[in-house]
Amino acid sequence: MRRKMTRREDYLKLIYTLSRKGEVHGADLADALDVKRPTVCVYLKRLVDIGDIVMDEHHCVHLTQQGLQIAESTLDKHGMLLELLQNLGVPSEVAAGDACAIEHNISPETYSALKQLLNERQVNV
Amino acid sequence: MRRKMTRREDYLKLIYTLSRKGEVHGADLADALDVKRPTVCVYLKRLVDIGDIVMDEHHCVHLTQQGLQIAESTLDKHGMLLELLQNLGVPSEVAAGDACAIEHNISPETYSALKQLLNERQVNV
DNA sequence: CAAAGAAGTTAGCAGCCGCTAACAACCGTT
DNA sequence: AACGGTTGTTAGCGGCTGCTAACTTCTTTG
Repeated sequence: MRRKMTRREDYLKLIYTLSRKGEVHGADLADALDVKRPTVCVYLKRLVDIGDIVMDEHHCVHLTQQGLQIAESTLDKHGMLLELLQNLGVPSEVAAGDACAIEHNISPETYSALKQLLNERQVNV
Repeated sequence: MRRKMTRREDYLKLIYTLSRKGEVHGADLADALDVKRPTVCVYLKRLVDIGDIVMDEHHCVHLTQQGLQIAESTLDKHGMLLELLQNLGVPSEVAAGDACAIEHNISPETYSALKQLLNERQVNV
């Protein structure tokens, strides 16, 4: 069985996305992840320890190079899966949920294969 | 996010498979799942409570109708994903691992879409 | 039969991930 | 300046999933 990167990747992905729109605070993450603030607070400390994020003097969250790399990689897989499932006729909301669930557990080989499949199908339209 | 059926489905799937070859004991499951016997023992009691399995007088494990249904459904998804990934060129062992990881988190819609895709590709060979 | 081995079980521990309650710190408004 | 609301944090709880140690029970074998 493979490792569980779910939580870490979900946090980093979200931090990346929210960063585009402004400063990222714990409360924002709690809202978006649908968990309580203490839960976020504790895990953010973990992410700091791991080296995925840093906190500035105003408690704003910032990705490190390492965190950024993971976030982008996860978002990339998510986007590919979402497009593919939609292309195959899966309704958007369902596809989004499935992409979210699958993206954490996909090998590089499967990623490549699915990406190529998506390209073929997009060309053939 | 979706529910976690991982553990339950893994156990039931394995019990189903091992049943084909003979009697199923806790130790067999522990070996196959790569966990220790106490872990299996405790969880088997849970599966009895849930109503997925029954234990006979010789400590052999048997699926109930409910357990059987879940096992077959999970194996079905697993088989479909495995075939599809292999068809797409993913190496067998990698495909098996990914199928295992994905099968627990796939919506009926995505299942149907992928299954249809597989059928198309099998015909087009 | 007695000793050794394999299987099942129980108890207690640890890590992960959520929660609530409660407190601290920092706004804003009045 | 004082009050109230939002945010961050800590402490303590519970469920889930694994572990080891230790006990029982059953089987096998010398």
